[in-house]
This record gives sequence, C-alpha cells and structure tokens, in this order.
Amino acid sequence: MKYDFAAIESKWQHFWQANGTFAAANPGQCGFEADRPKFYVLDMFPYPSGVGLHVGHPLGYIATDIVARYKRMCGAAVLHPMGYDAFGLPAEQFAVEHGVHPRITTEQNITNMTRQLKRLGLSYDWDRCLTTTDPDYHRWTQWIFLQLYNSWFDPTAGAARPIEQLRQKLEAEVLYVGPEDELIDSPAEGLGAVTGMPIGARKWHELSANQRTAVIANHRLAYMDEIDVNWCPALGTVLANEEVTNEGRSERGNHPVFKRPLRQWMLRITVYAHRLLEDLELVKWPDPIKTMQRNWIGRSEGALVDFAVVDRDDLIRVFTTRPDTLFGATYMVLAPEHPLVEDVTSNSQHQKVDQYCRQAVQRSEIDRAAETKSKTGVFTGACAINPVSGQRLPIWIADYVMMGYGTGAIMAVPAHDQRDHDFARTFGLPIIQVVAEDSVDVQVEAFEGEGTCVNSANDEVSLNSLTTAEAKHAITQWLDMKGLGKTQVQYKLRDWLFSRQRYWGEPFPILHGPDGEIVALDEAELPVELPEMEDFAPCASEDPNEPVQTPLSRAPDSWKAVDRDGKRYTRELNTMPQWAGSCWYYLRFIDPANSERFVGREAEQYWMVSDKKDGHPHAGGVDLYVGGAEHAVLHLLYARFWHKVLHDLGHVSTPEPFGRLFNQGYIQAYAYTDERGVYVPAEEVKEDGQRFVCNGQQVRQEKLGKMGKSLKNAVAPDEICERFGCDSLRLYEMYLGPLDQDKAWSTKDIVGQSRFLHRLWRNFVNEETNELLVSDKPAGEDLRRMLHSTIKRVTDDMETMSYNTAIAALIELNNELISAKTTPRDVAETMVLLLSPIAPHISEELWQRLGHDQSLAYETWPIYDKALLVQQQVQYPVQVNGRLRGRITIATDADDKAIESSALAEQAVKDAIGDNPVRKVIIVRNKMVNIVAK
RNA sequence: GGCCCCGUGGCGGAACUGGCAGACGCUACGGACUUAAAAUCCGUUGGCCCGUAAGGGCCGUGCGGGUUCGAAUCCCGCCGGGGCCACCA
Repeated sequence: MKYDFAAIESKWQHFWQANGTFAAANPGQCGFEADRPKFYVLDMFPYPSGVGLHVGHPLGYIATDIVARYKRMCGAAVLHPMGYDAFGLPAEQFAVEHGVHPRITTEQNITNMTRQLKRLGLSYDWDRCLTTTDPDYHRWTQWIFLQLYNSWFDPTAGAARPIEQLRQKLEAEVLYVGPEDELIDSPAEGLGAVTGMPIGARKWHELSANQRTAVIANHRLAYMDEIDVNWCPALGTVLANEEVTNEGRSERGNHPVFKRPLRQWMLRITVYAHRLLEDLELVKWPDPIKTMQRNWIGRSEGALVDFAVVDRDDLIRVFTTRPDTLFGATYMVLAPEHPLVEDVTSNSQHQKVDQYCRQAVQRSEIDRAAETKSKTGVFTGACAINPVSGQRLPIWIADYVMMGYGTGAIMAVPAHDQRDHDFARTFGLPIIQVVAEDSVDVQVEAFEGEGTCVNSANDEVSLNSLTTAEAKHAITQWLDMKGLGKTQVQYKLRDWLFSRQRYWGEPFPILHGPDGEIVALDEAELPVELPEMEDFAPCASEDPNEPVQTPLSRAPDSWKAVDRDGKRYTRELNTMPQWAGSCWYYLRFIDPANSERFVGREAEQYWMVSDKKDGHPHAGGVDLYVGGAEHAVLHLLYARFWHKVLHDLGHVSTPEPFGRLFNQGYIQAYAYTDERGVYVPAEEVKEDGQRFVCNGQQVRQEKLGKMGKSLKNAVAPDEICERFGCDSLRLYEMYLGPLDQDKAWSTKDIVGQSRFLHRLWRNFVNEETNELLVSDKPAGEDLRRMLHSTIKRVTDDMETMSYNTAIAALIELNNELISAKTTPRDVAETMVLLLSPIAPHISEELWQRLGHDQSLAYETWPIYDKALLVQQQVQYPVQVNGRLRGRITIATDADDKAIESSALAEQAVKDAIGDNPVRKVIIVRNKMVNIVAK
C-alpha cells in the first residue's frame, strides 16, 4: 500500500477526537494525575475572520502543537487550548455591509476556522474551546470590570485594594483629601512641599455626599472622565492611543483621527506603571518586546520645578529631566491646551494666542506629527521668574509641547535641547550655555550630552564644576529645601481609554441615574447581554464635531431603561474595546465551564503556578505563549495590567500572566502585478524561466509581503492539505527556517517534505505487499550511533524550538535507512517517536503497524545513550598556520603528545611546514589541530 | 532623528560557548527506468585555476580595518535591508 496521507490523516484525526486523546484533566477531575508536572502552552487566539485561515496563521499553532506533543511524551500534563476572540470591528463592519447579525457571521466563521484547524491535526483540548462573545464568557469579562471599578490603588500597599477600604481610611481620617481629590497622608502636610502654599487638606466628614462620591470615583481603577480622546468620525468611535498610528490615523481602516473632549470610561493603568516596568524582569520574553514595553511605559527621572508668573499669583509647574540646566532656561513654553494659557496671556497678545491655540487643537494629530520639525509658536506677553537666577523668562505657547506628557509646560534650555534650540533660533530668543563642551558651539546647535556645569550660580547655590549627575542632585535638593521643586518620576504611559461607540462589544455592567450618578450592577445581575437590534451600525460621520451617539442609544427601552428604587436608570451605552476579552482568556481556558467563578481556585493554581525547576521560577503563569510581535504593547500590556489587579485582589496566584513569550515570524509571499500595477492572484501565476505569467500575460513579481487579501497572495491551508497532506504542510512550515524569523512561502518547495514522508513510508512498508519492512535484528554499531546522535539532536532542538534542524536530522537518519533493505525495529520505533510531534499522523499509523494498539501520544520520549555518542576514534583536521593541510584519525583517548606526533607525521603536513620551525601546536580536543610554523 | 535586529551558493537555510564554511531541502544539469511523460532512483551543483585523469591549488560568509595560532562568529568604521518608537521636555 502506498503512503495514503488522506486516509491516514482522516483516520487519526477521528481517532483522537473519538478517544479524547488530548483532553486535559483539572484537579479533582477523572484522569487527573497530581504527580505529573504541568505545562500550559498557549497560542494567541485568532479573530474569526470571514476568509478563514491562510498558511501563515498555523505557523505558530504548529509550533505550539509540537511543544504540546513533545511535553506529553516527556511526562507532562499539558494544557493546550484554542478559542476565538470574536468581538470587534470587522465582524460588525461585515454585518453592517451584509445586514447579517454579527453573532451569525461570527458563528459561521468559527465553524469554518475550527474545521480548518482540526484538519491540521493540532492537539488542542477542544472541550475547552471558548468564544469571547459568548454570554457565559463575557459575563466574567464584565465581572472583572466590576473588580476594577470597585478597587483603588493603595500606594501604601503598592497594590489594588477594594474601594471600601479607601472609604474606611477616609472615614477613620487615616487619609485626607487634597484640592484635586488627591489623597494626603496627614493634614500636617497642609503646606505644599512644592509650592509652599496651603494645600487645603479636607477631612471626610467635611465633605458633602456628592463630594464624597466624587473623591471615591476619582480613585477607582475604572472611572469616567472627560478627556481629549482620539475620535475617528469615519469609524464612529474613539480609539486608544495604542490604536492610533503615528501618522494620526486609525490602525484599522486608516481613517483620520481627531482630538476631541468626551466623557469616557478609563482604566487607571498608570498607577501600575512601575510594576509593569519592574516585573518585566520576572518574565522570559524576547528582549525586543521587553524593550518596546519599557519604551511604551517610558519612565524618566527628573524634577518638578515651579516658576512664578510675573505680576500674578499663578505658578507654572514644569517637568524636566535636566534640572542641572536650570540656569540655562531662557524662556518657557505652555502647550496650547494648557489651562493657564488664558490666564497669563496679556490683552495685546490675546487675539494671536487665541487663534494659535484654536488652530493647534483643531489640527488632527496627523498634521501635528507629519509637520516638518520647524517650530511654530506665539508669545503670551507674560513672563515668569527663573527661580534660581531671578531672570525674567518670556512665556510662549507652542505645539511642540504636548499637554499629555509631564505638566504640559516646559522650561526651555536652548543651549542643551535641540527642540528648544530650534525654537529659540526661529524666534530670536537667547541661548545660554551652562554645560561645558568644547566641540559644540551652542549658538549653532544644542549640546545635549552630559558634562560639567558652568554659569550656574546664585547667592545661595553654585553648580559650577559639578558633573551633570552631581548638579541634578544638588539643584533638586536646593529646590526641595526652598519649596520650589522636587524629584519626580514621570511615565509616558497614559490611562487606558476603555469605551467604544460600537454595538459588537461587551456591554458595561453600569447604570446611570437621573442625577448623573453612576451605579455598578451587582455580580448576581451578570451577564448584561447585548440587546437584539435591527440596526447596529455605528454612527459614523464626516464631521469630527458632530455629537457622539452610540448604536446602543437606539436600543429599545426594554433594554436601556432599568427601574430601581423608584428611579429610572439608563444603561451605559458604550461597549468595551476589543482588547477586553483577550485580557484574561488564558485564565478561562483553565476552567471554561465554571459557572461559580471566572476560574476555579484550585485549577488556576495548578495550571498557573510554575514548577520550581523549569527555568523561570519567579514569574509563573502560562509556560509558553506564542504569537506575533504586533501585540508587543497592546494586548500584552493590557493583559499584564488586568492580571496584576486580579492578583492584588487575591483572585489569581501569580504576578504575571505569561512566564515565557515567543514571537514567531510571519510567513510572507510574493505578490504579482500586471502592467496596470493591479495585483493579480498569486496562485494563478506561473513561473516561465525568468518571467512570470498569469493568464498568458507577463506579470511583475513585487516584494515579499504579508499574506492577505490586499496583496492577493494568500494560500489556504485546505488546498495544501488536499495536495500534500497536513503532515507535509507541518513539516514544510517548520523546515522553512528559524521559527522567530519571517520567511517566504513557496508552494512548490513542499514537495521536498512530501518526498521525505514517502521515503520514510517505503523504509517501513513494502508498497506492493503491504508488509512491514522491519526486522527484529538489532541495529549495527554505526546505525545505533547515528540513531542516538539523532535522538540527541532532535531532543536538543525540541527544547529550543529549532524544528528546522530537528527535521534535517530526521531526514539524514531516514536517508541512511534507504540503503538498507529492512529497518531494525528499535531504530524504527525510536524514529517514529522522534518524528511524531512534527508529523503526528504518519507516525501514529506506523506506530500502529509496528504492533502497538494505543496512540503514541503518551509514549515516553526516547533517551539517548551518552556512551554511544562517544566515538572510539576521532578524525582531526590538521591545520598549518590556520590552513587545512591534512587529517589524522586517532583513538579518542589518545593524549596530546600522541595527537601532536601523529599530526606531524602526516606527509601533507610535513610538506606544508617545510623548513620552518614548529613554534607551537594547538590541540582542541575532539575538534582540530593547528600547527604554527613560521 | 533615536533604539533594536539582520546581511552565508541560483534559492530557503546549517555551522553548540571563536575551531573542517555551505548540513538538510529546493532549483538546475547529467544519467537510469519508461513507447512517452509523471513519479521514483543514482550522480553533479560556491567561484576561479592547474591536470587526459585520479587529484591538487587559490579565492570565498555585504565592504574596509583590527584582535587571535585560528573569525561567518568578537571589536571599530562604513554600506544595504527590516522592525519599533518618534517634538516624551
């Protein structure tokens, strides 16, 4: 019988499903074995798209499947689930275009993608499959939102705590309330450390009921605030900063995005900035991803400094990372949105300032970013006093200072900051050098490096001759003493804008009262399901200033209105963003059917708390998380934040969700264009010598690009499985190159892997007679050595996920077997086991033909015999002056002297040395010999 | 502009901490089998040169330098490609 991959693959896929081969048992469940180490290996779950999978998707899925299968054979209990991240814009857009409810299209897409995934023979525990749009799932998403809403960040604990504890602390007067509702440790701090002005700490019992509610609200981890949001009129929704490209357009759809003030739900991720930063130390993630998160969080150390405005009571507070250059400040800049702009502007400048600010705010982020770096600005007519030099500093407005970072105001030091320098040169402002540097003329360009202070002294303090680091310290101390400033750690990270004006998302478990009060639902009232609606289209518009409506505002009153305690409440009409469901799905996989809790405690501990000896003992969490690098700062940061909150509140056991992260590369493919420059379907393009032809027309090969609709270069896995079988597809994708690199797809190359499997089959099965070509004669010495070196190579590669070289090793062994008529049984069985994680179907079939009646999924992974890896004899290449001149073969245990004399006895070596004296002989054991003779 | 990654035959890639460059696969070419083709099998396949041949020599990991007995690998400076961030004070 020939290698009939179609029959074999279908047979084993049915077998696995019928026998529940890959079902994982939780503690307490039937089949649970407490003594097995656990291994949780997770894919980033896909969005159920209408076009289904292309061959790029499974790259990571195949890799995790190999890990899962390998770990099972190593004796681990493996949790390997798959699900769907199904809320989000594309389903809704498709629904709007086709008039089909998104729930229906989502279900269809899921059915199709599940079929595709199953055809790849992936060893998921399908019983754990979940979908984020399922009310049984999003009920718990809403529940987690309630945890956020009902918590605050206790700075003393450095962690989230129930909001009730804040109320108690305020009532007990352990905490007091400052003028901006900030919490203050004691009324004795009534004199502001920075300004010296009274802060006005208030006691809880002095506050009205409304004030109390507001104070509490201002410390919840989920809160509403009127903020400048990224408004995308074309999509009819707001977007998080992370969802806006640096050209100021929407990541989805590439529509223009505008700034506009809106009252929105926010999550207070900023209070976790330092922990999100520090705990990166605990996880085994690729360095580039860690760096991206660090940059995104954007920690910088510096100082806050207050500048008094001349002839006014106002203070302008700035943040600077270079307080050592304070004496070099020659002007100040406020962001156009800064609240003091109006106050300080003089009458004569009022019109100009007003015009400038209006322009700046109106301009979408696009222009502001895409603008050449040329500086614009306008003088307010007001001045501030440099607190160290007493100099008058003109106050300007300029859009190169942004309200969103620091205090929205800066002191400008043109000598030592290039942006300030550009601005100063444009408007003829003075440039004062305060850091010594010979090689740079600060009148021409800024010197931004560190050095020694000059020109930096007043009657009380001198920084002159101090280094930058010393000067920063000295001046900050002096400012602090004077009540003019203090050290400050600043983060770029902003709070997370958490509401969207869409239909297809999780409803908030929130009611709004008639007097504007916000009431959270009780846990028992969950889930809040989406209302059935005919028209779920977003309220898109051309006009960025049109009033904001949400689709849910058109929901029937039977859904929208809730009567309670004699009052009529309205449900929150925004929905949660796409990210909500993916922030915690890895927890639900652990216990997907639990109706009492979002995840059972025992199961959570079992699957999340890491074994002590697995290489990353600190983090715990998912043992291996595989997905694309595009989620470096969105999903991965949000999920870490939620996880930390849940951890603080005692709901999960580990500080981090994902102990180890691996980013697979993308599979790319060539795209082709015709003479009009229009993309033609890549699958219809034929190669004809040097030319490419599509439908008789010559087409041009474009650059490699990500597979997809737009480049018309997607290849569906279905047709590949049809033609070559999924074992060949799996081998091919893994053989393409290192997993973390991008690589080019080439359908014609799959034949290599297909050939390998056919040859393997013929090494085991006589195609004519269907006989097994396996002998019970033990393998000879050489073959056994090769087998064990293959075991070592494949095992090492499994550990590092270097599947391309593991496959090469298996091919080499298989090629060796071709010359023999029969394969010794021990070699055959071992080889099948080694191959099985990568090509499981053919392996199962051969395993059965070798006489086993059970799946090999839980067979013990082969162990190599170290003794067989040690050769009796070693061949040494012999170099003379670094050039290869000959070879010697000598006993492995020969001493250096014997190796040396043997090498020197070699005729070719003698010739190469000639009359030159031998100065040195370098022997690297088991590697090579180098003779230095000059 | 800043930070990071990468550069090896016609192609994808291999080479563990510096130690035989090009494993393995694809392509191409030659041969076997076949009426023929496909499939399959065998061989060759980095460049240049010497030799009828067996065989041998030189060059070679983007470019230029350096360290070293020895560099694809480490260091310095360029060039080319990719990614992330981008007026973050």
